[in-house]
Amino acid sequence: MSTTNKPTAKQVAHAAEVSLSAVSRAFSPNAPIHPEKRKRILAAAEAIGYISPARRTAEVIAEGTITLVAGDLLNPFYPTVLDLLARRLQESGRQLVVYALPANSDVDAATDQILASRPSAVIVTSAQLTSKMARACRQHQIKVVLLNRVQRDIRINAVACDNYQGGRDVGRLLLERGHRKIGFIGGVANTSTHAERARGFREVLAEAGVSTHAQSLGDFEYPGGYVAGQTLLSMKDPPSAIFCCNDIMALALIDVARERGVRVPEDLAVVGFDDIPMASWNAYRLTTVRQPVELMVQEALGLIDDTNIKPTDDGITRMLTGSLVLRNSV
Amino acid sequence: MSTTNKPTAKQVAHAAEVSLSAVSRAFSPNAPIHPEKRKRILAAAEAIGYISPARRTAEVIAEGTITLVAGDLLNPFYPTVLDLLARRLQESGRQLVVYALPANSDVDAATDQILASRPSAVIVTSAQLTSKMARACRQHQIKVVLLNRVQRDIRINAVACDNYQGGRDVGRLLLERGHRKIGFIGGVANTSTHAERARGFREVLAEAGVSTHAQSLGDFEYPGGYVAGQTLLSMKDPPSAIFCCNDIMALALIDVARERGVRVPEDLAVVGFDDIPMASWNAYRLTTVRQPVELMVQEALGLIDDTNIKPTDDGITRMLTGSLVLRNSV
DNA sequence: CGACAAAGTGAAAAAATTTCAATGTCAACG
DNA sequence: CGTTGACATTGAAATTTTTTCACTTTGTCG
Repeated sequence: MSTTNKPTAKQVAHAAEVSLSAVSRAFSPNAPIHPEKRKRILAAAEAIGYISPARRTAEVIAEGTITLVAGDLLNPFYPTVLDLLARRLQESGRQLVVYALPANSDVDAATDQILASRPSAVIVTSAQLTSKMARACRQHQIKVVLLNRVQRDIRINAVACDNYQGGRDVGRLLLERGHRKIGFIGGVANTSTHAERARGFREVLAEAGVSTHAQSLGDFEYPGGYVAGQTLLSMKDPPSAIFCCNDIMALALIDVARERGVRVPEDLAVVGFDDIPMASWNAYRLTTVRQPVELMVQEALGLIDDTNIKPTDDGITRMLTGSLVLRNSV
Repeated sequence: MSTTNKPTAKQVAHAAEVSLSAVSRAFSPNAPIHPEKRKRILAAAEAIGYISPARRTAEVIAEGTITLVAGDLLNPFYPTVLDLLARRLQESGRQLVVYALPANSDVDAATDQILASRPSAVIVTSAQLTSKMARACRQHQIKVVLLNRVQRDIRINAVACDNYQGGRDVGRLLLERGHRKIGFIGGVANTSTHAERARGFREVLAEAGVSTHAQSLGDFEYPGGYVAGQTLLSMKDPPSAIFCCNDIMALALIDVARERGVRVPEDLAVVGFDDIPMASWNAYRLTTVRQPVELMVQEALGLIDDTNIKPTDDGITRMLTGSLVLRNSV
């Protein structure tokens, strides 16, 4: 038989063994219907591939929506991304929905909320996205792009600065300037930004027969960097140069140094990563690795807009090179 | 005559003198219909008050959406607001859409785009709201709340820190510390934040028989503040204290001072406004007026959620008091 | 226990969407 | 200069969906 016509509500009704009315109600947000029943109907509809006309237009309207899942909006690097992203999307008539994930929030709950709004794509800058989220998005035909994150265990699209290379560049710079007692202030251990930057940095040092003189974790934020800086600078034999895994922590370190009368760069060389606006401020003049934010945003949108890439495809990773910005902290 | 039932597509069809099919098509985003005709039908539908069922469900779905129109995400004050707002909304199952407005545009340009997504409310932290936008929102039953902005010419809801009082507090502080040559670095002339802070500040000075020793505008951003700072500090008889209209400019001023060997606070007292995170950093330790961001966000959402307040009502202004935070820059 | 409200239901009525054949328009072509 | 065909647009009719309405069930309160 197979009169392969579009699926209708009647078919769903039959499949779910309910009345036609019930099917219609299942798709109306405020209609009186038992939640269980609605769930059953929605499941049946999904199986058959039925979408109510109302839902269909709603989806077309929501088509231009891209959701950004951001972890740490207080790190000035992310507002830069956010600002750029919002502008680019507006130019193409789309809009940006922002989810600020609190530090130790329930990611799964957020996942449901995010999916409920049916964005056409999700951009994730937050570290704590579970593979559940990735799977759920795939199922719902929603593209996911990680921005400034790479995750090896999940096959997912990602755009990031080449953190490994950046780490190498910093290491090389410090070696060239003659430093041998070199310290490192890391971010959060299980993030790709931390791991890759640390790896590149350590490898270059190792190649020159130098090992990290001292290190500490600073969780990517000012207070953490401040504490880590205090730890390293109170050592009996403190490092003469410190690479901080991001700019905010580098600024905190400079503040610690300032407080202790340690001169930067004479007594201590400091290098950061990101090139946030404050890095160029006079109080700091921080040498750092600039992330090509504009390009990164562009690439991320490119991955989303490329119709050859399907949400269910294996992930593509676009690696962009950062550039060392020499200022006065080295 | 007055069988006052809900308006149907048939009535619209009759009013617009088109077929029933056409009305349906006018409401389907991708349906084949002459744009002119669609416009005519949509106008007729609006007049009658007809909403297609598809559109209706779409609206219910979008119900939990609040749009933030932000101008300057690169001023660290706004990410704080954004972060808080996104969290609060998530807690109540709603979501935040962000529009980043280019620096000098008014809201008008984005009005259509903003209204197209039919948010249940709009929060504006940026720029000028035109009466056109206010009218449009009123018409569409969308609540508008200005945050950190007050506009006297339009009757609209607003939540803001008491900038006038904050300006007074700063002025009084500087007078108490014995300063008489007091400078001022302003933001953007026609903004309420600039105007009110300046007014309170000047009034207190005037009451003590002191007039502003020198002043300059810095457009609320770091580079502007930097230039303004240079201007004031290169005077033959520079001020001994300067009030900057926001923190970012105050930090820029401190950087200028640092560069010129002008000691803060010994040679120059600096006060800002906002209390952004960097103000408490060691490099600056800026004395400033803290805006009660958490309260402001809460009040803004309160205005939105209060069902007694209708979108068409006259505006309510909630003024919250800021608090002087004494650090080491005075 | 009985009255009553609230929630949920299917059949049928009402309304909206989609199909389909027809019409008009316009540019390319013979 | 007429013909052809592709294409967009249309209204009537067919189909599909939504809503109404009368009824049932369930649980609560007096």
